[in-house]
Amino acid sequence: MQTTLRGECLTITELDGFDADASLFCGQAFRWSRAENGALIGIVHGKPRLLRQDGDRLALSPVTADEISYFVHYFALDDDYPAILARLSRNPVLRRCIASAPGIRVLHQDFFEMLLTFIISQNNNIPRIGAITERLCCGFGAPLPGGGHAFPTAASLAGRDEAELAFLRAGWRAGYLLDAAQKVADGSVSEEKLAALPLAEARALLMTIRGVGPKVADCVLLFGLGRREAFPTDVWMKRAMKTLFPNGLPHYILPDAGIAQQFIFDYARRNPNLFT
DNA sequence: GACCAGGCGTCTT
DNA sequence: AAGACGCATGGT
Repeated sequence: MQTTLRGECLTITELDGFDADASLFCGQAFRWSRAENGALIGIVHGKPRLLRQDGDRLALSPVTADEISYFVHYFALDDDYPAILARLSRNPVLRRCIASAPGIRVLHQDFFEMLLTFIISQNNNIPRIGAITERLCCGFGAPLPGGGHAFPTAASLAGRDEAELAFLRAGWRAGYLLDAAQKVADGSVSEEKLAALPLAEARALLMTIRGVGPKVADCVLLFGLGRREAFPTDVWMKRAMKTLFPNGLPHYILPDAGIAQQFIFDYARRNPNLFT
């Protein structure tokens, strides 16, 4: 992996197979969209960013010099995916899932953004998760110079009431969003605590938030805290696991179980009624 | 209309 | 501990 910054344009090469399209639209990120010219637009780290991929070359702008390491980490280019995928591919089922979209990377995204978007995700579909998230940002996020809105801070949401969130059309999830914002704003739940705790205790702390169950908690730990051993399972995934892995996940997969889960999820999503 | 969607809280056995 | 049910909203 190699980075070059020219002006405000960051170029990254030697991507080890990273696929921006597959990674950004596989149901882990909700603030990216396709622009008219084929480029991708996402609001990340407080600014709208333009992203283009041409084979083994990634171009992202605007980026400042002190943001380079942030984005290398964001796109998980500092994780050793050749080694991870080689390990996961020892299993024939996972090998097939990975082969169908080998460029998926589990991104390292903002903790609070993951907490709220995965609360929104419950009993919901991916397009509507994005639509509710967009309304949330327009309503409570800081307007940005380049257009669009930043993701709201916990403080900007804490203290609102459900009536003020009605325009989200998020249904019963509105109250959950408020409880999450309040607990993060008052520090009872924080990224620092979650990063320091053993996985089971971090999960339990997240589940003190109303509306955060085991699935959402594991998604936040995986996508927001970079805890690759966190393994989000909904009802469907539990059923699929019984068929795919009747003896449980092989031991060599456990440290990267979350990544394995994302490849399974994406494969199943693009091949409906495959495991039914 | 019925059914589904990256679930969870609550109530019942 | 495990299952049934409702929850608000929008799409097929």
